[in-house]
Amino acid sequence: MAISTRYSDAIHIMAYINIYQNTKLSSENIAKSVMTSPVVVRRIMSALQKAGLIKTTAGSANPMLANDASEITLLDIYLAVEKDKPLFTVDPKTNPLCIVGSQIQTVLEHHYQEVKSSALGRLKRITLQDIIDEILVSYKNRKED
Amino acid sequence: MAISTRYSDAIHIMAYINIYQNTKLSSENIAKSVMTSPVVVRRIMSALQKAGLIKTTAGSANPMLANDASEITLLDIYLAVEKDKPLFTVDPKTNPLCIVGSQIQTVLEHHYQEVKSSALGRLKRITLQDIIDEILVSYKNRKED
DNA sequence: AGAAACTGTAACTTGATTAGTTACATGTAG
DNA sequence: CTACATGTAACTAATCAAGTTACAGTTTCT
Repeated sequence: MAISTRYSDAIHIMAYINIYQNTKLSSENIAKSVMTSPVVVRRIMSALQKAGLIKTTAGSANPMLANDASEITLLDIYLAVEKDKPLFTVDPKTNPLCIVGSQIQTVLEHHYQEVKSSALGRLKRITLQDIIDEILVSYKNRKED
Repeated sequence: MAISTRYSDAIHIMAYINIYQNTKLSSENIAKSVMTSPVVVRRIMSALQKAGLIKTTAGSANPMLANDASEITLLDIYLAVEKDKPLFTVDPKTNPLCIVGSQIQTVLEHHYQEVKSSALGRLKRITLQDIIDEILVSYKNRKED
């Protein structure tokens, strides 16, 4: 399967809404920053809105974060756009008449859950504010070169 | 992004080679357990062989684990079949003229690396022997029902 | 040695998923 | 009321995994 940039773009959009909150936040302007089409931006924002991370108004170009950026974690954004998509996939079709085939699904499922929890637990520790701060610091340093 | 079942199938094959080492380990027999085609099995085994995890002989149906199952980790198998494929993907095309677009790639790359390291670090703690033991225990319990 | 079975690999087909596009109904705001 | 938005459906194009077909070269058995 092709790897999706949807998650990265969602974080990008959230950071953009915060940093550029005093400009016109139309899907077209946001799309210029993400370098994609306005429809793709609206599609991602629709998922963010349904997850309660942003507030939007149909017909009006002024989306807002639903909470303070320090209250929103990268896990929240991940779950908004990727739902409960697995990190690793168990093969659902293995031979039930074989010792390995009949048990491997359960055994792997258990370990995959643990590894996924570990990864998502890390995402939970990073807030949108952290990302915004890092973007601003990184941008400032670039200008000083 | 979801990962294919290639990884799960690779673990399956490694466990099968160990548990059924006294039977004829042709790609066709292994394929019956994984419920796929012999070519898919040979393709995965080719990657495992190139990574030095198993030893195979062209023309002869007797693959062997290259090391003791307790010396092989799930990370070894992951790297053999998935290489350095990212867990999350940074959008490589964002607007360099925008504060967010010009810095987001670097900022996210850093965090993604950390999360990936955390996940792969977990895989490193699980050995093929652990998986084999769990399969056998699980199979035994099933029979006692 | 010769036949049968097997591996290793290339090339092609099929199916699933994402990104991008077109189109449009509906809402907002000056 | 007009211009500009959003939200969403439907379609196209690109990408990748899995399955299939084919075959050259190796091993094994008799």
